[in-house]
Amino acid sequence: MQQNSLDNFSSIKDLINRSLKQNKAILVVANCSVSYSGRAEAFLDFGDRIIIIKPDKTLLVHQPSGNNAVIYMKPQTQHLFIDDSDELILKSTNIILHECVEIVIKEILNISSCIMNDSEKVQLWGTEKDMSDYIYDNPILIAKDFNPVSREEQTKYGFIDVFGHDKNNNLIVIECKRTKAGPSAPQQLRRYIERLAKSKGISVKKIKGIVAASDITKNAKHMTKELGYKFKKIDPPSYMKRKKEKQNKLGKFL
Amino acid sequence: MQQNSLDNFSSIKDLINRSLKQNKAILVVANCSVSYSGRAEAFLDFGDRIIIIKPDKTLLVHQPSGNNAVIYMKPQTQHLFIDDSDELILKSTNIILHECVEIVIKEILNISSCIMNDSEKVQLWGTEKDMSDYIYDNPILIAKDFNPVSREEQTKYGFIDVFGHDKNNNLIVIECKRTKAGPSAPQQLRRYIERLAKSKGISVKKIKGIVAASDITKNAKHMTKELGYKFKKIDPPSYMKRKKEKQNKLGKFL
DNA sequence: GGGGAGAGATGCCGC
DNA sequence: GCGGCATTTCTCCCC
Repeated sequence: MQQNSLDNFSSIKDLINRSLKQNKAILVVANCSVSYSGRAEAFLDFGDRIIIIKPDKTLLVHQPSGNNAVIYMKPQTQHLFIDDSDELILKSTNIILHECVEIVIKEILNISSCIMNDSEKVQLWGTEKDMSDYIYDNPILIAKDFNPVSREEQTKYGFIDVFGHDKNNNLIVIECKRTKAGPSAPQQLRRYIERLAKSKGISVKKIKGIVAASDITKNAKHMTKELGYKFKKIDPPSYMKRKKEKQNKLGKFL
Repeated sequence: MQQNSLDNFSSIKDLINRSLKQNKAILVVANCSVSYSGRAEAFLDFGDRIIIIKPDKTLLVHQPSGNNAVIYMKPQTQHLFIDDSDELILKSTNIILHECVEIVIKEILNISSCIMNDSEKVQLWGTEKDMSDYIYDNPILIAKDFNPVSREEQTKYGFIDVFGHDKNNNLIVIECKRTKAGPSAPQQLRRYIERLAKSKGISVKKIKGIVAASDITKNAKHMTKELGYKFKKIDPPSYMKRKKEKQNKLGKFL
């Protein structure tokens, strides 16, 4: 335990429990085993992990590889460190959610804590909503005579991305996908259209269904055709194009 | 920058870039802004964040609250720290995925790095597969005369959780959900059954559809009935029961 | 708080 | 690698 300036678990325990009270972020790298019980049950045998307790009492356990925490607890969990001679044990309990985690720490490789101030929120562009807005504002992407009426609307028939009609007043329902459309796209379309037709007392054949996406899987395309709908390839909005240009430059630069 | 023993960005830059070469895990708590460009575009203005670069070159940026990283890069991303007099900048680029992140660091609150060894994988119980196994092994949960034939099978009609027939040789298709079933459950069932009926040259009415879950939403229940399927409430398998007992004890204890 | 759908979803397994 | 689907999904929005 060379890297550990405090090789006495008891003093570490006190340090961490004090940091918990102060709502500090706590970062620990340790050799530990982790068990979870709650919505499911999980166990992870001993290995080196990054353990984080955030000021909002979120618990994260990360392995040295991979995007996601392998074990975690939601915000507002209670945490308690207990020293047990040659082990340090973290017991995390969320009584409301009926969940608990136990981490048995054999060795601490690194430990730190600090106050964090952050009031910002991440801003995101290029979502599905941006895409439906793009179609709404550029209806010609769908058809020359497409006249959009609403977008992103929660109707009693379900959630419809873009809704409108053509010059002959045929209803048009559009399901957008920002990435490659799968079987769920025509399926969702089908549900809206069936319900809509029923409530209007008209045939489903009177309502046009369109899957709008940058791409579609083979199966989904087949389904779309089979159900009498159409797939419309929609290139991403302009900021996406700008993004791609940037990336091309970047690729050239590197 | 009281908490920062090294208040010279240049030496920190060297430290980090050395750690990157050694495949150490790098943990930084810093006041920074973060921007992302790739599948979408994102920006997060200055605030205190936990920045992690894992040995596999995954990048994570965590805010002081919330479960998930707000900005991240997948494994095998290239990272480069550059010192720019009064700023330290991290440029992360994944050329294959056409993605990049830039983090502008104004102040470092905490920094550490270490080698991590971990060869374990998390074991998980209580998944949907466990539930379909449970039904397969205890067919009476569905019906007295249910005779399961296969489970978790990828057929050309789609992925069917449990498949079998009753004493009259009527086909039965079961869609499992480990949590409360939503509209997707009867929807999926519908797709499998229609394809199956078509391939067998029989009517969809000859095939029984069952949504098996611990609970179902009101809407999904209505849809299930409307499509001619049945909802079967399935209590979780025994290890889930054990879990609940444990939790009750725990609640009592605390 | 429940319900429904998206996410820069991610991750897993199968073809 | 694509495809289809579960996830202790999580998160947001709306009723």
